[in-house]
Amino acid sequence: MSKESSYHHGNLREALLEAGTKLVEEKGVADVSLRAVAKAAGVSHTAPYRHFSDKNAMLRGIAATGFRLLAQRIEEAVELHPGNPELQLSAAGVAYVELAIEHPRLHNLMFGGVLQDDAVDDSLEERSDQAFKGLVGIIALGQQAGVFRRGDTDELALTAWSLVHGFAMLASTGTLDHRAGGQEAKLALAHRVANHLLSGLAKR
Amino acid sequence: MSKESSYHHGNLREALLEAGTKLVEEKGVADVSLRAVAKAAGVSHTAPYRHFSDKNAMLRGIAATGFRLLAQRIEEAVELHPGNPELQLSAAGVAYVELAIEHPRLHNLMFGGVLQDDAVDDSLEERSDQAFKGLVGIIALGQQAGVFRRGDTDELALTAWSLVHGFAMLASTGTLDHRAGGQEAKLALAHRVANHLLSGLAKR
DNA sequence: ACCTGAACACCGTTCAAGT
DNA sequence: ACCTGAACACCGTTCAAGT
Repeated sequence: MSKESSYHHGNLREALLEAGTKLVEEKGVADVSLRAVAKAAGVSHTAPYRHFSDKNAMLRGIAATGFRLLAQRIEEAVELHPGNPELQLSAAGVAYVELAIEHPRLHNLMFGGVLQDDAVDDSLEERSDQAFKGLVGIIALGQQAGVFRRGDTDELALTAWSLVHGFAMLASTGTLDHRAGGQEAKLALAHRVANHLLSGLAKR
Repeated sequence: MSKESSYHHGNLREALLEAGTKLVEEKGVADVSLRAVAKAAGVSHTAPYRHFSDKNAMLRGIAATGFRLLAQRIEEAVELHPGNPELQLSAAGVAYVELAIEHPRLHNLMFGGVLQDDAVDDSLEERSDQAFKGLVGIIALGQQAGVFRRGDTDELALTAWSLVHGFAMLASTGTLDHRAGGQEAKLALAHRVANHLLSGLAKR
């Protein structure tokens, strides 16, 4: 009872994001309406407009929870391997892919290009930029330690990001399904693919 | 006059796909309605149902034109470098990225995960599989010629595909914009990133 | 300050009807 | 065979009104 009444005390925003995230993960962005989210939160269909300017703004809020989760997992993965940039890179990549496999529809909302830019609220861009900077940090450390080749650090980071992002995308859209069935198979495949990046495709 | 009346002679499907592709490229999938496509083709809003079971089926048709275009460009790129797998791989990757840069919203429809599967019409999956087989062919050739390292050919191909796909995704969603502004800058960056994959990230 | 309910323009889909 | 127009349930958004 205190929970329902508390919706009127300032946490309806949270309740909407929670209900929205759940609905997105169940049915995919395309099949989630603002009205359905409002209903799931137990509120009229115009109430969300007190907390979000727009349906798009609400979706951005849901995506933001996904980015928070991603940043958190990557941080944890990196902290597991202090002073070992190669393992840090690998663990960060795996964490990235893992999120895409476990929450494919949320990942799709985050990276599928459904969200409009809106320019005003660029918190999402900031968040993704922050994740990239973490990656750059790992590469820079590895270059200093002499395990990664020299060269433009940002470019090497972007290479790693592209690979992981592409793999995650293929995994979350189901393109990999008939090549690697279960989650473990996909993660194992991700590991081997990551190794190919480290070694390079060209013959030595 | 013969053009409008010809809509009644069997090519309305084509006209819808053409109008639909144009609308998607202009406004993005999320802002294209079946009714608007019908209107743009000069026909009532229920006419499309004679040619597509569904809005999703129409979108799949539009995506298919994109996949045809992609396959065509990759084929051309490969034929430009007979007997040179390294250049073939690079050219195919550039063609892939180029399409994403030139037609970001179409690319987003093709790979953004908006399309439902529907199982019955898996022509899209076939088409993407076909493109992948072309890639595998290039890698296999390069392994025989001794320019690519030995190992599971499918895995090496998947590595290259992931990288290119991820880069294209980042390019088409605008994530790369504040790192590489124009199209040429992006393509140049794509080249350097592709080279990092060939050489590998690890120090030799 | 925060939420509701009616209203508006638009949407995807179905169906009887027209040629 | 191919297309139309009315109809239905649903949607995003606005706005006056309630507490």
